Amino acid sequence: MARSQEHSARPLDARSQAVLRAVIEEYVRSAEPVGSQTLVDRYRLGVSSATIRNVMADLEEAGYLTHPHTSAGRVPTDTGYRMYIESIAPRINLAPVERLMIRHQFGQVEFASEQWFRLAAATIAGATHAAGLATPAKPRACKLRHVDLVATSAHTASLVVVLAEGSVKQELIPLEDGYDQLELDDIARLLNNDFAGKSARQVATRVEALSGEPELPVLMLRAAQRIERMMREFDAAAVEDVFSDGLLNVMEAPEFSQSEKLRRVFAVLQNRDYLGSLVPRLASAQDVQVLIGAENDATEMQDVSLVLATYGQPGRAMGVVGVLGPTRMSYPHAIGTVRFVSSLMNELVEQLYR
Amino acid sequence: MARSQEHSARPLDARSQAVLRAVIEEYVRSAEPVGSQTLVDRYRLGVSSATIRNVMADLEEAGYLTHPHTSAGRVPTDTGYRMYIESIAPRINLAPVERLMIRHQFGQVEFASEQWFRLAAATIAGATHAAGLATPAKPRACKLRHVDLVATSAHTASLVVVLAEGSVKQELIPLEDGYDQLELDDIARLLNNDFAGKSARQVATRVEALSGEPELPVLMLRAAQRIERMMREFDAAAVEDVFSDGLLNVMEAPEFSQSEKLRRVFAVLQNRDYLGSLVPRLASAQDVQVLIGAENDATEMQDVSLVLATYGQPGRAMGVVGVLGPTRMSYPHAIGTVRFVSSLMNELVEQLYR
DNA sequence: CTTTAGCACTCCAACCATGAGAGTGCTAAC
DNA sequence: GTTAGCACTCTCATGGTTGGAGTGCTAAAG
Repeated sequence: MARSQEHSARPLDARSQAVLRAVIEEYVRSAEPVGSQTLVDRYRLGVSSATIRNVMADLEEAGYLTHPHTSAGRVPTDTGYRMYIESIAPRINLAPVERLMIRHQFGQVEFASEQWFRLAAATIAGATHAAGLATPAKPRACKLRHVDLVATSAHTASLVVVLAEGSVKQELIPLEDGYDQLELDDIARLLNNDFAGKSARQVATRVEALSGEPELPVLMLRAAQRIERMMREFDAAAVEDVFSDGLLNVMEAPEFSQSEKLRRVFAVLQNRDYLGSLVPRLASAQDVQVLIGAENDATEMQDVSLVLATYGQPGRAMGVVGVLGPTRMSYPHAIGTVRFVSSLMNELVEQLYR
Repeated sequence: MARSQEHSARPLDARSQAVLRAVIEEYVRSAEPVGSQTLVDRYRLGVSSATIRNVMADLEEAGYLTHPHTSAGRVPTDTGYRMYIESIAPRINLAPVERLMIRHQFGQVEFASEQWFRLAAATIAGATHAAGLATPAKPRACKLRHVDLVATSAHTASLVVVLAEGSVKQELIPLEDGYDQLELDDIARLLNNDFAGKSARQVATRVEALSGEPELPVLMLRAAQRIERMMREFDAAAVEDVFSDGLLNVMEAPEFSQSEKLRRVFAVLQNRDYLGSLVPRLASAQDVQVLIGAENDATEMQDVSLVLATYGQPGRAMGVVGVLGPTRMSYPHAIGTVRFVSSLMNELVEQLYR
């Protein structure tokens, strides 16, 4: 939750806090600037609208609220949202009903580990009515577990590489002159003996050594080089994939009805690098992180917020789950959901490494 | 290209055809209703605007054009587009420069067969400035090629299933009491001996037989059941995945500036079943198929057109590539691109089965 | 019989003025 | 410190007006 904060050094008195909170909650509900009278009508603040106006003027002075124009109600600023979130974050816990529903969804696909992160994104999208994001848990540095060479036709074979953390990669490899499956098995056995348990770097040095030997079957060297490249690419990829679900939910928000803003947001999501680049930044964080509007350094993201958390085991394999929604989103709910889903994902990963 | 047609039994005379064509090309360019004067100015039709007006009135009568309102220019109807497409389709061929560029892109990832269809979608999106669609080539009925059991931790193993057509599936499987890798290898060997080359159905009957035998290791039966389920699910899935790229291109079209229509289109794409359901419909077609606006039975798709073609080998493995764009799209270009990309994909698949 | 010039007509889109309503900030009283 | 009251500001919806684009028709020309 911690994120350095230039503005709000001075804490607010209880009433200002209550008003800020009421403004935000009302604005999240209605998507329209909030006037003093509305607050008096709907929230038990115990003072008149004139007093509220004074308080709101102070909050605006302090940078927590703004005016779209003189005779309109107040709208929270990014700083306002942050203050609000920090004041409530520790107390957030998802309602038991929701926990149950989410846990139930996770019960379904216990074993297809490749699907976990998709499920996480879908669940989050469903629970928060915003877009759910998730990346698979990417191992820090992969180790080779097992290699397989399977003939798929007379002139091609499938090279299957199983990495220690459960990922599987596969490529086609052309066969020059009719190898049969038995020969392929031999080569696979040799490769396994030589490479199993090795990291990308270790494989690379080993391949170097091999390429000197003249007696080696061509195919063996070719396959070894492929394996080396696959592992190197796997390690190099910042994040293998960012899966998102429920983008439609975001499109439905009234602030995106003029498609210009929406388009910008999509542009960022389409280009997966941006979200990938967040993972290292999050790695050190303990709890859920919230990035509000302009706090995201990408200008395209100024109108949306991210609620993110890591999962997995530090130093072994880490992934990210989160919510992308309009800045005007229900943060308590989003934070609660993300926190809970990340804890579920933790359990799953732990089960994998136990 | 063939698609039954209620309206246009009677062929148009040359001049009407030329006018229809000019209206469509101008409308595709400008996105605005086309007036008679504009046509005279920009297209060498050799007659005055009054004559054009008469011709357009006839075309409207015949159902190929409409009016947004009395004093506006003409806009093509879906029927108009179809007439146009059918008159030009046979002559469409992609410019050599474009062929070269596309072929170049395909040269890059020759071997990662899992990525082919993504590349196809990306290429189509780039070439047409619309959204590219592609599904992987899905075998009609899969056969088991090879099974692998790899321990990933003390209590879990990774079950890797390689199918005959090059797909790889992977699942986690819990290990009750400390199997070591050698025992896993034994079980995998047994499974391979028993199941290799078998279809989902054959595997199922074999599993049934096995479940009677009392001496069998628990893990072996468990794995066998999993394999059976994975293969059954693979066969049952109408289409494994529909990958789309370049949705942003579609968002940029002016007709989608009010986000309502756009949202509807997205809703369909998000829900992959719709596109999947098109595959069987296409299977019988020889050439590129064009589905224009309301010809799509989904009401959400009324404002967009699909240009689709199959690739692969009938009876073995078929997939679909295509374009999704506004009804007002450049059909010659789209058809040319899709036709060419599908032929490239054919080459790739053939290479795989050769 | 076909083409074209001319013209009246239609309808949209943009512009402006107007007024109601929402909400503020300020002042003075409590 | 709080509140009632009030003047003030700004937006938004409404309605009337105008200019222009483009049509359909008619009558003349080819």
